[in-house]
Amino acid sequence: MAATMHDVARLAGVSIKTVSNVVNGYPHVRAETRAKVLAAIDQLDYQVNVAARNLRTGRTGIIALAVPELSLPYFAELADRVIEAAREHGLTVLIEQHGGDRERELEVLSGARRHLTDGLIFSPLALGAGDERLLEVDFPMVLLGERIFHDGVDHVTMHNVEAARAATAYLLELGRRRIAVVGVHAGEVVGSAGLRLEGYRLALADAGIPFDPSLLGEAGLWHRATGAEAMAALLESDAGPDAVFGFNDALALGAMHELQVRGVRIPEDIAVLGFDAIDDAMYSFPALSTVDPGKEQIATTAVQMLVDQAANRQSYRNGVHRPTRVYADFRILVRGSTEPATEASRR
Amino acid sequence: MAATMHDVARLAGVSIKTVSNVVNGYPHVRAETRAKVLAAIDQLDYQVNVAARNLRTGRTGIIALAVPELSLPYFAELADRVIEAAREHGLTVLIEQHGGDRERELEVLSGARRHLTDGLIFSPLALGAGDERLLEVDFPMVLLGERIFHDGVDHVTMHNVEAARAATAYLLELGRRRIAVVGVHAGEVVGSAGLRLEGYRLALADAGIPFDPSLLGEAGLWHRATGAEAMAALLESDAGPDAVFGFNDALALGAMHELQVRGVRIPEDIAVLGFDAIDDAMYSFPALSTVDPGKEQIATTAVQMLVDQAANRQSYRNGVHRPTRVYADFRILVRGSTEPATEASRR
DNA sequence: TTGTATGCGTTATCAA
DNA sequence: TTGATAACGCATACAA
Repeated sequence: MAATMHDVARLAGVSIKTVSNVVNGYPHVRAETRAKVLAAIDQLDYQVNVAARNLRTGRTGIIALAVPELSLPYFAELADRVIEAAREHGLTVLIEQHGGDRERELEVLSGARRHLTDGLIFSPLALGAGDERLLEVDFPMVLLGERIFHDGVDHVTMHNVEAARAATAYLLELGRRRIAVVGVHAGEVVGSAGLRLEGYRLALADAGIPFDPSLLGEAGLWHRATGAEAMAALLESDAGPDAVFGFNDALALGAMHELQVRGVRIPEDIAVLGFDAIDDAMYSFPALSTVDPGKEQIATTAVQMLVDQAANRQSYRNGVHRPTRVYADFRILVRGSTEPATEASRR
Repeated sequence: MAATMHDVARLAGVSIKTVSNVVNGYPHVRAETRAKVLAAIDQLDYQVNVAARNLRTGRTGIIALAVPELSLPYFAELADRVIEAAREHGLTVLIEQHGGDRERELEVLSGARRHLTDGLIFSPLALGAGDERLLEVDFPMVLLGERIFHDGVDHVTMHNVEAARAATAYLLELGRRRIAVVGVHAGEVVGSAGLRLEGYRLALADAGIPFDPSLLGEAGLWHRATGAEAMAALLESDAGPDAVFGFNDALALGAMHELQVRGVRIPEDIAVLGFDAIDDAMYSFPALSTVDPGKEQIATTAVQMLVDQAANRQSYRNGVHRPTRVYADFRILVRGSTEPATEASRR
């Protein structure tokens, strides 16, 4: 079967330790010896048994990424970036989907899988206020999103309130006054839905425009389908919106579809704005204006934090190292769904 | 640190073997003993060290899925299904992106990662005719797609030629006569591009319509952006299409966007048909008609094949077990981008 | 039904 | 600079 270090050592006429030294790039090996070993490795087509190394060192070279589901383009694109960022560090990524199911999210935190990974990048959806204690795990972890926070855990998130406030303000600047939102979670305060709604309300207050609950479109899951449903409900009510702010792009695209099916002109009759800057947002027609949350930055930062945690395990344990919270930069991407204007901006 | 079997054994007052028996569900353990052990496990919060078990058994419970990139919705959705199917078998999925880069695809086949996984589901893009020997690996593998085939390897694919032929025939039935295609790879015979083009040509021949090369839109990468570019080129030539068949949905959606930017009516002026049945295809406006390749079936079949291979490693090695090739079922989903018709079909 | 002992392929400690 | 050898935590052959 597969060759082991012993086989290589025997063929090269050295000890197993020397082979190990060569494999791991230990500097104090005579060039001649190294050459012999490399030749043997080549000849036997030897590859390190990562499982054995893992048992010995306790590290696997695998990090886990737990997200709701890859079918949501935002998470697919985030996963893409995380995989590439991990690769830069010589790490591979194991992906777990929890679908926003509480049980599955708990499994992610306590599952046996944790033994096989060097760390976890976790984007929860069901966990929230009250579950902070569950985050006190003894393996490297970086939290994503805004469902839950804990001082003891590294976290990468974004300025949700500010971004939503800026997005709403942008729509107000365009002269829109009846701005509907899609993606509201009734009663939620933490979490993207709660925070983005807060930003929306702040922007309205800034502009002295009264808050009208009839403009709120509920949507538990942030899929295209639910966005379309919420939009339909808004249109069939007497809310009379002249703009829609989707709490993510999928919702906004679903809403846009519903508007178009009903013959509503975008942006003339109703302007549409999304959140996430997923690729498809560029190719709807009109192209969807959206808030870019800095996916790339979120991914690279999260991986870097995980690597740092692993490297400084000791100081993290005794609290010498303070966990940090990073807020990614956001910006509003203006496209045709909010401003008809020129041919160029429409695309 | 983390408790080991020894700790559990000591606390429960039994031997490590007994703990092992309990953990692995060995039936012949006295109920009383089992209870003691379980109590100790609970008290110590013990979890099996998968790395150690792996070293011993040679199995990890992880399978690898190698795809071009998760940013392509088709692969994101496929990965979603594979993860869920794997979960049914108690397996986790490690995802590798090769981006269609030959070097990275070779790494996938020979990489050290293979030690950490029980098998590989591989969807290559760069490998092709002439690379068959590279597929003769000594670990469980299931091949996806149509780039490359090898009698010795399990394979899940689809009737590309027939599906493209049926899709083209469908457009012809609608009365379209100048059907452009987007996504052509010049000179390619194997691979989705080559096969789908062949299906297209067969359908034209069936209908007695001459093949016109000026209707072919090249696109190396099957992204929305390249679809839009190819469409633009077709429109600026004198090809004069009355329909467009995108070799995947991303291409078709990109093409659709380009058409709409230019004020072309869909489907009145030009009908658009895609391939893959990704979620977003349902929410463009008009919704994109497309070929459903049976992603779900592909995913579950591939995982099942991998599990079977692992279970029957012996018979696979000595050729008792013949590798199989499965062709997933396809069907054409008719939506508004090809038939304006009723409100219902438009959605 | 349960216990003892061995080895899986590495890395790391210590000598040489 | 290199070698011998002891873990790492578990599964299993064999014994009891």
